[in-house]
Amino acid sequence: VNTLAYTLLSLLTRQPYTGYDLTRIMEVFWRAKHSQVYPLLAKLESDGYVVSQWVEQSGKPNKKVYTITEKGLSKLKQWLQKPPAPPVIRDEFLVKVIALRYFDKESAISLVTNRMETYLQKAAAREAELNLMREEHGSRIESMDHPFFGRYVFFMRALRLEAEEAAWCKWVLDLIRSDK
Amino acid sequence: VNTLAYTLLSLLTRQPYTGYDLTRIMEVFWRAKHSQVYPLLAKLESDGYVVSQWVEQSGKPNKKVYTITEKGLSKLKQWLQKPPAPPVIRDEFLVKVIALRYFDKESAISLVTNRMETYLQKAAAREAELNLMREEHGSRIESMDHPFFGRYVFFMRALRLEAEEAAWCKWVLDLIRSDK
DNA sequence: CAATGCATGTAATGAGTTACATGATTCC
DNA sequence: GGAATCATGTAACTCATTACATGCATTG
Repeated sequence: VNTLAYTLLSLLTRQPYTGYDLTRIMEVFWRAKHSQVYPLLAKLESDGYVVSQWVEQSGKPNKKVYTITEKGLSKLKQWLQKPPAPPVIRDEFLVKVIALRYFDKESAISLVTNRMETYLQKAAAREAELNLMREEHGSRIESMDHPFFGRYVFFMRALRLEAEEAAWCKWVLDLIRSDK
Repeated sequence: VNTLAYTLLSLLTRQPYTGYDLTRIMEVFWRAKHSQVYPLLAKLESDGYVVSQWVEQSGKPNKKVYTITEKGLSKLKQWLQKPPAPPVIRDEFLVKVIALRYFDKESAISLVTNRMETYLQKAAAREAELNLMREEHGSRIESMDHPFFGRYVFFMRALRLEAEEAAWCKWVLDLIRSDK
């Protein structure tokens, strides 16, 4: 049972999900491909941490919905109390920034502009989602025992960091542009 | 030749380094263990992208200093022009935040406080390093062709994001504390 | 006298990506 | 007519971590 497994269990405490859903939702804080998620869910089921149920759908492929068990929840709670490992960051953009002097001005500007636009978009989407959450749940969501509290504070973090990233990009662009 | 290899080549454009140095320097934007770095450097050498030289030391183990070759530099420049892959983030802390409602108030506070302190420390260290760079290189460092320009803007980014992370932690702590 | 830093390397194992495989529906 | 979304799975491969191995110097 590794961190990915605990990530899946964490999300399943909120509500039952399919492997497909989980893969999509996790993207922002723990990227994993479906080819890793499906076998792991099967393993978690054979260990008794989750149970699954096929749901028939018309027009779409049928789906397998996973629900966390008592055993899974207690396993998760145990893990939650341990101090988290330091984050792993692997960002090709930053590697290229380190070597920025090997870019000509034009391609440096396009590199950073693309990054900025990506993060402006992300921030806008995040803000929209936060507004939606506030509408749906009101200020109760700012209370620790609300089921979406974790998700709410996480989204706030994402928004702040994405906005900051975009602002930094703008600063770099101004530096490059003012450099003759 | 994978991204880790290009990361090593990028750093070696600045100056010659040992595998030990490279492992340490990379930590902030591309984490890799020495067990991955040493064999890869050896491979890069056999491919002619870097050359190495043993440097004798007294009181410390001897070290193997790697220098990038012309071939390595042109290989790197080629890669730099390709658009960067989206960043990979794997952060156990965020997984635990998602499941924050399974924490009691006390341990939630300690989880977030630890994070905040870590990032405040990082930000302080980053600021010190930035001041050092400014002292050493002056405002020339804000020019794109300065060898430390990339490192400079990268450190500015790190500082801004670390400070923002700490500020977010404080916001979460206030939320938790005001929640009875 | 124990831990940490310097310094390099290999072997075994675990984690993660890419590619293969299938198939209906909806949107442009 | 082509791409994207929904939906699950396996096989082959690459990448990354942990553990093993060595050894001296400094710091607390």
